[in-house]
Amino acid sequence: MERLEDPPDVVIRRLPLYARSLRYLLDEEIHSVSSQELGERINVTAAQIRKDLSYFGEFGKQGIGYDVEKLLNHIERILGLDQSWPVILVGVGHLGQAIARYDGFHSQGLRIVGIFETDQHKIGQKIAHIEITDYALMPKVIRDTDVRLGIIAVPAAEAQSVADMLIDSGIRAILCYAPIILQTPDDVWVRYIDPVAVLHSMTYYLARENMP
Amino acid sequence: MERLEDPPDVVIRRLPLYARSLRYLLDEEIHSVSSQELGERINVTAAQIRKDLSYFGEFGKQGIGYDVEKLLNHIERILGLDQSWPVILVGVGHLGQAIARYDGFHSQGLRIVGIFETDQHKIGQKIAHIEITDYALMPKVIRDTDVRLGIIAVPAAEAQSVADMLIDSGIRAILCYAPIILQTPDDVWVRYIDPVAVLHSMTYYLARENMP
DNA sequence: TAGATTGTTAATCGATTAACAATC
DNA sequence: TAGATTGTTAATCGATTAACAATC
Repeated sequence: MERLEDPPDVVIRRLPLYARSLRYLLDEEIHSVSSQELGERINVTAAQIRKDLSYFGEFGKQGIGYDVEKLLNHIERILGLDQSWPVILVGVGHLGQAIARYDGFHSQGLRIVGIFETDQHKIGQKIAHIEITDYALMPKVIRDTDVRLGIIAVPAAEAQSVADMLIDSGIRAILCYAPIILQTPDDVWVRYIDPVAVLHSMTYYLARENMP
Repeated sequence: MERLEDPPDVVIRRLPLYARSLRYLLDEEIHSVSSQELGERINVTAAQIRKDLSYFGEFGKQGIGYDVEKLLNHIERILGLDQSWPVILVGVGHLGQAIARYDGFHSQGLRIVGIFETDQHKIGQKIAHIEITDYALMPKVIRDTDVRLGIIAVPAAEAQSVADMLIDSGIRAILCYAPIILQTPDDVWVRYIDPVAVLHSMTYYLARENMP
């Protein structure tokens, strides 16, 4: 067997989309799919799908395509989705509440195990069966429960210090909803959800439509 | 003057981050910045910033750097942010409500002018001073108000048909929060907010930490 | 068998970085 | 003036695509 190269991050970021599309195929009771067909569903070329998968092994059959369930299982294993991941959430504004209540996390192997806030009025209340806990207790909870994934849903002004404390307490990957670029050590993964930036990149094109 | 090349989309997607960082600099009353300093704040190389800006003109001074306010104005003009953009929102679940209530849109030139729902219990209620309107009236509102930006915050199962109707009614750019890849014509801009996929791409790395 | 589709290599395309003359 | 930093070109790096032998 060949020694496989380390897959680039772009490839890793596409795998969850492949997995999701395969789940939808299973729902539709489609059990076999070609790279061509899968690609059409997610707007990716067939060659790219085959190349991406080749970083991890050989999952298809020439002349046939891929067994949907088998390929899905492989990709989920690759992504670590054969286990469920505890996640903690910091910030319970409108957005934090929407995140805590979103079923899509729970159903996709992401278990919110702690919700933290500084606002004393909110501490003690429950959202989706999870009690809102004092932010000051966060480090202890992270250490005790060994969570490694954190979601930041606080205002931009507080996001950096929350990130510092998360990382200091043992968090290894952060999803940041605050509109700010965090400064973090190289060995911590950080990704952003930034709808305003995304909309602003589309206004660029809209401003140019019907124009000279 | 040289004829300038069309900037690639990666560049367009970085401009809003430059703009935001410049706004923070202004808040801090920093009025001049070098590509080096700006780059450090957003984790981008100085060369990349200068190259990106060069698609649009010359905005700096050798030996000095950039005037923060002037550069910000230029970038906002480039992105079309010298005007405010009407946006419509479809779907008023937890997420849709959080979106409607988020101040970050209003303060950044994105005015929600319509909120649509099929749930008859919600129609007529108000969120953040905007009345929730029957989804059936959406096409008329889009045509009458000439909105070109739409946000989809409905469940995955409904997202494609909502997109079809939005586009059919005149929407030219869509921000989709539903976990599904939309099939749309080439001349419509579509971007996704997909926290679950983003988290799933980080579990890949977490699953490999402290491993052989 | 004939037709289809994979896995992989090589070619292409595009984006990032390095380097430096120009100049504030 | 000397030092700093831009704008731009060329070199490098990396990702996507095309093509096809292998094979189901």
